[in-house]
Amino acid sequence: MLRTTTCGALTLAQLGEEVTLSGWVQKTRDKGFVLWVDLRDRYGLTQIIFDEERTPKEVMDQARSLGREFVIQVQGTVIERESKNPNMSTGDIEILATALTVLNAAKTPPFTIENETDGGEELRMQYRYLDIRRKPVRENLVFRSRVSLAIRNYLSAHDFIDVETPYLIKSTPEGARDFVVPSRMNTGQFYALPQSPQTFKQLLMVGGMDKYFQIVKCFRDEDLRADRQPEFTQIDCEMTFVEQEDILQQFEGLLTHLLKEIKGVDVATFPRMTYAEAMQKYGNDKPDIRFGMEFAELDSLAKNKGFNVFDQQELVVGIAVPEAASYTRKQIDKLIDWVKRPQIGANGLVWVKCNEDGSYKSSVDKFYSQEDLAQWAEATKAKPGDLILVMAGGTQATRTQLSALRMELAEQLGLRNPNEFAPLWVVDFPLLEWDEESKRYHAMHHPFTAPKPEQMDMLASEPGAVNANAYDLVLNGNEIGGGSIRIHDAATQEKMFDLLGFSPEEAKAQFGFLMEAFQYGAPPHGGIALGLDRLVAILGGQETIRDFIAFPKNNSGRDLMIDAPSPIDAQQLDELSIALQPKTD
RNA sequence: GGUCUGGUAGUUCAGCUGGUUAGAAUACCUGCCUGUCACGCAGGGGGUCGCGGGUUCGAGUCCCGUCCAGACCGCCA
Repeated sequence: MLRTTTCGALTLAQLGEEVTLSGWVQKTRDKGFVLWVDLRDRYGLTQIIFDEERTPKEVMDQARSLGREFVIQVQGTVIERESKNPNMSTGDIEILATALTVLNAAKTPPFTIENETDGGEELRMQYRYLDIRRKPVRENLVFRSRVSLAIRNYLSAHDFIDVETPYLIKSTPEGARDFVVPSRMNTGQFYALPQSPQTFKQLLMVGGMDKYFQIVKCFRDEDLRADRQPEFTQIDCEMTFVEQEDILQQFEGLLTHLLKEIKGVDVATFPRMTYAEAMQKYGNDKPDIRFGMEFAELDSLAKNKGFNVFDQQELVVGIAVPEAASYTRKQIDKLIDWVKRPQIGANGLVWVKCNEDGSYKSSVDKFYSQEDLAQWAEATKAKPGDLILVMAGGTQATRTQLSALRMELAEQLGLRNPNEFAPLWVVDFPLLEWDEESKRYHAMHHPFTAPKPEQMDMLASEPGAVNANAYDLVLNGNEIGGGSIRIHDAATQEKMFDLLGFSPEEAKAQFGFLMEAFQYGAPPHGGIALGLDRLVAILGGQETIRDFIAFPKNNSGRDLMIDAPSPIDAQQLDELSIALQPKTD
């Protein structure tokens, strides 16, 4: 038997017991007459003691030769420590070793396997299996497993059926780029990896499964971010005979359950906000509502007062930064530089300090009276001691810029408390989005999203103004899920493809199976998909999803450990009838 | 596709305006140490300054190119 117990289990209750432990050598402390080894496994650390009086000489010598990360088995007796360590759960006891077996030696690892490692990101990814031995990473994976189980339990309890859908499917031009897989048996043809199981889950509804869920990998060949991986996990769900309200209720229930079960947090009924309202008040369709700083549009107060910079602009909008009137000129200049960076692209920033005595000091005092500025303060809900920041420009661009500034300030002011959870629903998304580049409409959500029934007749006349039965679930400024009521009749689906610029032939070639299915008694249905990686990271109080994924890819979509992607050999290419040619542009 | 930041010891980093033999911490090795747990003490080894080119009497330092990593914009129905 390699072990009788684990490294996190022993306490004074087991005093005197003979035990066998197996694990990794975290650290040795050689004091000469006595040598301690911290032995580690998934469950914790246990201190092993070897000393000159009580340990056989050959065992002592063997212990002195142990290096970091050696895999060893130790037999010994549980004894009480002379000096206890209150910081560890096994800190009252130690194991007096009687026998030691080296199960496997180890090279000195390239970074320290400790809670605070000295290893950089790249190195940790290259040796991810060593990184996973570290407590923070291990705990993140355990945490993910707990969240995942709680989700399964909730959905199962609500009659959802877990159904697997294929990974080798058909490539479609809509949406993100597909990862493509060549078919050897069908020369010159390719599968695509699913961006989501969207059409399959709809077909499951046509198949009468009623309630479906799957915790499933999805693939998108787009550029990455700290919170975006080329393969990621979705909690994919679909329900039959439901309206938007049913889905919001059901999945508000899921998130409420998770927050209670995982974080012990009770949250009130989720607020709901229309897309238009979110854009107007936060400049963003996934507002972080843990803090205020809501936008106030100042056009009527700020235009035509002689300040030319504002007069010509489409939108003048400001926010009140709490308790920031004390900012120095230097600090404000830094903010101005920040918004002028190419990534933000703003032209500038007008500031107003709301002094404690009720007076105002601003960068535009020449143009605005104290009364004018008092009106700004009222509009932005600024209190004495606050700093008002105002931007102007094209509506969409300015909102985006001010939104970025709002988030940056919240970060700086410590308003984004990771232990606070503020979920909300954003509803009434536009159905379509005009794309300047291709001069056509794109589906804002996806082409299977149903228009608001009462706006059906506007589809032909002003499609850009039609809203969808689509909704996003937002948590702490992150979109953690999105879904919609789907189109379930062939005629509407055809109309939608037409609006999106598909010819009837293209629509048939790509989605003929779906439109055919809709002719065989497709029930009304809708669903939602939640991003598990992101959800787990946020519940874990972190922004980056990589530490909650066992083997993540880097910024450029590479797996640094296995060194993928990589070229394949000529024989493989030949079997697939693929010839490579130099990139043309 | 673009913008920005970085690449110096096993590792994390410092190295100002170009100037002797490139440093620190930690890790590693050796010795010492009667209760350590970030153990301590003494000593030691360890560098293609990412790569290529250029400027210069002289380049880790300046310039150009390139590769790699990270953050962001575009993109992500």
